[in-house]
Amino acid sequence: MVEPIPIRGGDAPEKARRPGRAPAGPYLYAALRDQIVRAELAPGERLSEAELGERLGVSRTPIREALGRLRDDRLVEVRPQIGTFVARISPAAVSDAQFIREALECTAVRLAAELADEESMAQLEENLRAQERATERIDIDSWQLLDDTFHRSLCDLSGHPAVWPVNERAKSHLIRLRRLSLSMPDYLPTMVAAHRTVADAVGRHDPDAAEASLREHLRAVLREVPRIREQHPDYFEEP
Amino acid sequence: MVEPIPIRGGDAPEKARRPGRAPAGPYLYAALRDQIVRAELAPGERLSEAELGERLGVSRTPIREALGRLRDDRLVEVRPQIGTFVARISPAAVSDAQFIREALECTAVRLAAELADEESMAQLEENLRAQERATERIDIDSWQLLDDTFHRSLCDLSGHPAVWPVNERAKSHLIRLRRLSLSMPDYLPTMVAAHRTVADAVGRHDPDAAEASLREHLRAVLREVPRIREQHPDYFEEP
DNA sequence: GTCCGACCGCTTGTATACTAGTATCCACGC
DNA sequence: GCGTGGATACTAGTATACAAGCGGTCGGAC
Repeated sequence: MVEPIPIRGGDAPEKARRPGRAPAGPYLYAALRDQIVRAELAPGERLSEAELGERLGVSRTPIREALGRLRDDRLVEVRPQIGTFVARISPAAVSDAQFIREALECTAVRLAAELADEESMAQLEENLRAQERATERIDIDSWQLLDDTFHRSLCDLSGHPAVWPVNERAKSHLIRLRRLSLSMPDYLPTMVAAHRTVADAVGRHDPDAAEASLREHLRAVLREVPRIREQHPDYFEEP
Repeated sequence: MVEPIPIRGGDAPEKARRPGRAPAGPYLYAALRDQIVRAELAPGERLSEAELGERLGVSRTPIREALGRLRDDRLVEVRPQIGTFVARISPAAVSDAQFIREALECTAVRLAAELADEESMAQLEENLRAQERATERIDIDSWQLLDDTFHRSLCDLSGHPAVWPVNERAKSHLIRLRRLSLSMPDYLPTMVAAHRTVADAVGRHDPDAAEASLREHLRAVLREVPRIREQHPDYFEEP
């Protein structure tokens, strides 16, 4: 998560908020990606390079760097000489992202179940308690951060730190869906319970159970697609 | 594979070889990536943005776009105000790439074994025969193309076309190793035989056998790491 | 009223100019 | 001879200027 920046709304350049010397490209990428997956930038919305640069207080060059990476992630669609647009949700892209996420996380969690030590399990447990507190407060933003950390911890426990960045980029489309799913009242408690099931299996060093419960958990979001599509038909690709 | 361009050597601008209107960034990315994984650009070698632009007949802007993507792939290391260098081979990055490749391809091949039809199997068979011919001719370049196509076909048969691009970017480090492994005399026949074993399992609609044989095949390259490191110690990260 | 066409504005892609910071190398002092 | 300091030549990051192409709009002809 990065410092939220008012891409729409505020007119004053926001340059001051960013540390002066750090390259702007990666920062802008993270900021724009965050706004897209949080659906603060709506699917189909136009993104003007010049306007973004003006609002954020930078020139088009670092903006283009960020948009290029977002294009690689298929989160924006760049049509030369026409414009850049927030990608609409593509059921095929969602399905592909689900496949990649399942493959990476389920393989990782098997290794995690074999390798997890006491300290790692204590950290998972602490995260789970925080998730429960966030659920009681119905604090969706905090919970999403904790959810991200939880899944990342499972990945990192496999001993392959490069897996998470790949997974993160691939699963953007799923996060976007999740954001739209969160209106369901009992969504959060269900998710937290599923997390605990996975963590228990990892703690028992039971790879099969860990993989199975994680796979089941990951597929929950996917089942929401038809309902979301019904609620927000304009967010989806026209077939 | 892209049209090879003489990044070193030729002094004349090479712009004419590229179709005039297509954006140059993706083209340059593919070209540079190809040269790096083929070890034509040696690990540790300096890549000057200005010099590359001059040799290839474009300005620094598209060069920087290509280098940015290569940095995301960890194929180049950009040190601000110092320079851009071809990344040395990192055993950790290789291990991570192996994990990602195994997870994606082995999961995909299970689906492929379930979904493959007669036509797909015929295409695989045709590819295998071409591999055998390339092996007889000891035509390494052709075989590498066919190998790429073979693995891509297995991925695509899963019905998730977005998986291959992710896999391709992740496995760059492994391809680079493979290139250095090819001096082994019986390397090619062994690989082709392994491919046939995998294809047979897919044809029998046997996901377990397909996954197991593919996993074994993918790990073959990894076993070459110590030998390659002994032969080219300067290509590896200093620990 | 309707349709066709030229023009204008805006878009992305590319090239170039400028900024700030690093390493190297050479001259100078000791 | 050796160590040190500064000028210099490079680097990547950023800003700006230019080129090329698409789309919408407005005006005129039928």
